[in-house]
Amino acid sequence: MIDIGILRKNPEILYESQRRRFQGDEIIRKAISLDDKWRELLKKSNDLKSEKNRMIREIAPIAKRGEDISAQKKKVEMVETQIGLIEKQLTEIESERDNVLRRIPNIVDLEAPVARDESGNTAFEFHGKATVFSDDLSNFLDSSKGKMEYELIERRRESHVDLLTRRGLIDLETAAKVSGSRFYYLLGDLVILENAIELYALKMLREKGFTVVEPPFMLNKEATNGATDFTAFEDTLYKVEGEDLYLIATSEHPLASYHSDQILEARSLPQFYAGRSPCFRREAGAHGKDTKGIFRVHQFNKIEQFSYCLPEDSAKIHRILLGNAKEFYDNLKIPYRIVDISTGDLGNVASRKFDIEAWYPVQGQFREVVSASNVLDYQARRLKIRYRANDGNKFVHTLNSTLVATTRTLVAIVENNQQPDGTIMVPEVLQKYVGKEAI
RNA sequence: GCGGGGAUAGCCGAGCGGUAAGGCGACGGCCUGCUAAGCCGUUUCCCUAUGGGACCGGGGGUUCGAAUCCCCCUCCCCGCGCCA
Repeated sequence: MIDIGILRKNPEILYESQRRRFQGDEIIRKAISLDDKWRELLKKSNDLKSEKNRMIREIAPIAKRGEDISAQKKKVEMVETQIGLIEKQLTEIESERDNVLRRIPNIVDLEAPVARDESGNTAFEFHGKATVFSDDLSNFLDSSKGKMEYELIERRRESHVDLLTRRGLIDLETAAKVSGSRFYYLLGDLVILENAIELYALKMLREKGFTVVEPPFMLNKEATNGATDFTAFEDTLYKVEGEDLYLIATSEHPLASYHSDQILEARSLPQFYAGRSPCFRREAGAHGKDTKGIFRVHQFNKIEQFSYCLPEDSAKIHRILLGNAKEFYDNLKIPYRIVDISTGDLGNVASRKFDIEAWYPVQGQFREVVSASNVLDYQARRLKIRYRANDGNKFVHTLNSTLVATTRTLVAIVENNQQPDGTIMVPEVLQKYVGKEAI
């Protein structure tokens, strides 16, 4: 949620942000007009309450003496009736205003590239050495801006679906039968490899001072609504039948709600958490995309970085979280590029977002594996997470970033590390956890 | 699931029908070679702000007046039961 003070005092900031997002400004105007109305009613209500309080203070000594107060009672009742009427309107307007307010997108960072959609996303860093099938070369050179090392191969490698199914490391058919599409059985060494990824990731963040957390995998509506974008409810979240619970789509949500309604000491900031959890996503808007395999699925495991910090530190910490994710993919020797997400593609919550896109030699393209967002005080305001400052309590900034989502990284490893005999080289740093050099 | 106890400001904690004590911490000031101590003040939220309003886990009720009495709900603690 944006700061209502900005809506009142500097609405031009919001109009400009909406322009950069290529979104309309009706929502801003609506919010302002509802807020004006709300303040008018509040004034009326407060004046009447003041009058009532004054009357009661006058009655107290009379009532104590045991004298008759029926005339005064009558007057108080009349004022109360009026208060009731005003308050009813006030509550209605307030909830209407807040609904609109909550839907106003976060203020975009002025550094973010301005564009209507994802075509404006700007790749600005390139790491590692890519394996490129000759047919994909022009696409590769284009999307790596010629700034990335590569090795050309003359035969397209086997897709992860074919290879893993053939090798008995996944079973998609049975998963489809018992659960539906976009589910999977992971089998054998692939399960060990997945666990190795998670353990390595958690240890890495622990060494960097993160508090490792396994959060609840379900949240109630209030917490979910505080942590996420309202559109997530329709497209993303699974609701638990008959309970006020939603399966989490990412551990970002329980980590964001972890300090809800709290006032943190400034000296305790920044705080860093490493969340480990499964993620459940309906993928309702993704019909036809990545329908085969384990690249886009309803359930996957993820290690997430989350930070609470002082407002002046958030830009710096955004780079730190991104840096950790870079280090992870560097160490796994998976080639990738970094993309500065454009204003039109940010989503409502983020002010600035960097994605890491790994190179997938079989698909012949870069695909998202990490998303690092600075959401400023947008989440903190909804969740009422503040810190004590000399001049009052202020909202913290929150940031989140994937460290690793296991399924996409497994696919990247399979595509990048497969050998002619169909075995898959285990990244060196994971070998001691897997207990094998190849699976 | 049953019985008992509880939830008050950042934290601790009193008040138990007349409109939120006190302590700790934090911040500001005074004092002082410096520091500490001491003293004074500030320290929930909202509004069009020298003022006004709201707030004692949440919601409803009784009353001129509710933190206080009544009802419902949530969560926590203790005991019993059940259980991987």
